[in-house]
Amino acid sequence: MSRVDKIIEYAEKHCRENGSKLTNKRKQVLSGLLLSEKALSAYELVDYCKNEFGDELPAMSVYRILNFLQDERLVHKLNLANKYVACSHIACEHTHEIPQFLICGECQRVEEISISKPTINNLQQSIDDVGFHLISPQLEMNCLCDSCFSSAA
Amino acid sequence: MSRVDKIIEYAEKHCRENGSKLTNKRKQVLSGLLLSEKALSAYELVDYCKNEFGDELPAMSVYRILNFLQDERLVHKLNLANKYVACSHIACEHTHEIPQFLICGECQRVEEISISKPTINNLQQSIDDVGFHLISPQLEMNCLCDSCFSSAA
DNA sequence: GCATTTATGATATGTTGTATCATAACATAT
DNA sequence: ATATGTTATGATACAACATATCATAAATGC
Repeated sequence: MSRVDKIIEYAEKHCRENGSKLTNKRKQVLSGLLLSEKALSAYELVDYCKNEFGDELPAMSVYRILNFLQDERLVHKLNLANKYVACSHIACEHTHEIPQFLICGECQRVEEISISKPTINNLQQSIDDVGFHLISPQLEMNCLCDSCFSSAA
Repeated sequence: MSRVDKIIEYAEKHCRENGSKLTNKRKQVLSGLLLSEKALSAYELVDYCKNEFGDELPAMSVYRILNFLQDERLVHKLNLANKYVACSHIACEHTHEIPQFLICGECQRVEEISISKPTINNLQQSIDDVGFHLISPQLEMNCLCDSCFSSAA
């Protein structure tokens, strides 16, 4: 059983427990993101699915499915790039922390990291100080990955 | 002399020292952002300038001017919202740190804060650990401001 | 089986941003 | 002061990302 199949199985279980359904099209979109191993825009995902699975999904459906997957926390939207990535912790049993993303501006590779509790707390403190309330501490940072960094230099 | 005029004067000086020019249209766009006191999209800025100054700027020009102002570090683009804000430190003499933005998801009000050096360093460390290279540590955080938070509750 | 809900399709349109070519304004050297 | 090059702006078209809306299909409960 492939890595992706295994993750899909976890995702399916997760949805079942949540009272929602991972339909075929939804599986397809999620597999697309998992297989591509990088951030894809909705329209890139349309193409990817067409090429990879021969199935032609309208963009509208892809957006709806992406929203569903985001609600289920199986997919994250990267606002810096207007792209989407599969959550890297679908197959982990533990509930995972708020994700922080490092996005390679060259190749669009994405690393999902976690930030230490004290660091988060410091951020939170600075925010409280000015009377704001943090809604989602998902941070996205413009980076270069090691290999793009090397070729650039 | 108004707050905005004073800031514009600083901006003009800054450009002069940089060998660039703060033309009338550029001043207008910058004033628009300063007056509105919130993040505006390029097209909102077109409308704002038309209403406020009666001058009709094509969207294309606004984008070009925004890019110029970003190059001069007088304006920041908020990628989370696809909007633009005037830098809040134009009139400060000291060179300022990398900005961190708190964006109210309701009213689009923006606070520009600074994060402590150790916190930044911690972030930097986490990034180094996975072999990425931070390009721009400008963070943007989804928040609610105090008043929107209260009305929502 | 029929009604209700949920998922998907089709079409149009809105929003954000860029490419490209033309023109206007400005600077500077003769 | 004028010709020349440079910088700024205008006009038009279009690309990329996203949502609104109404129609249809598939699944689910009674």
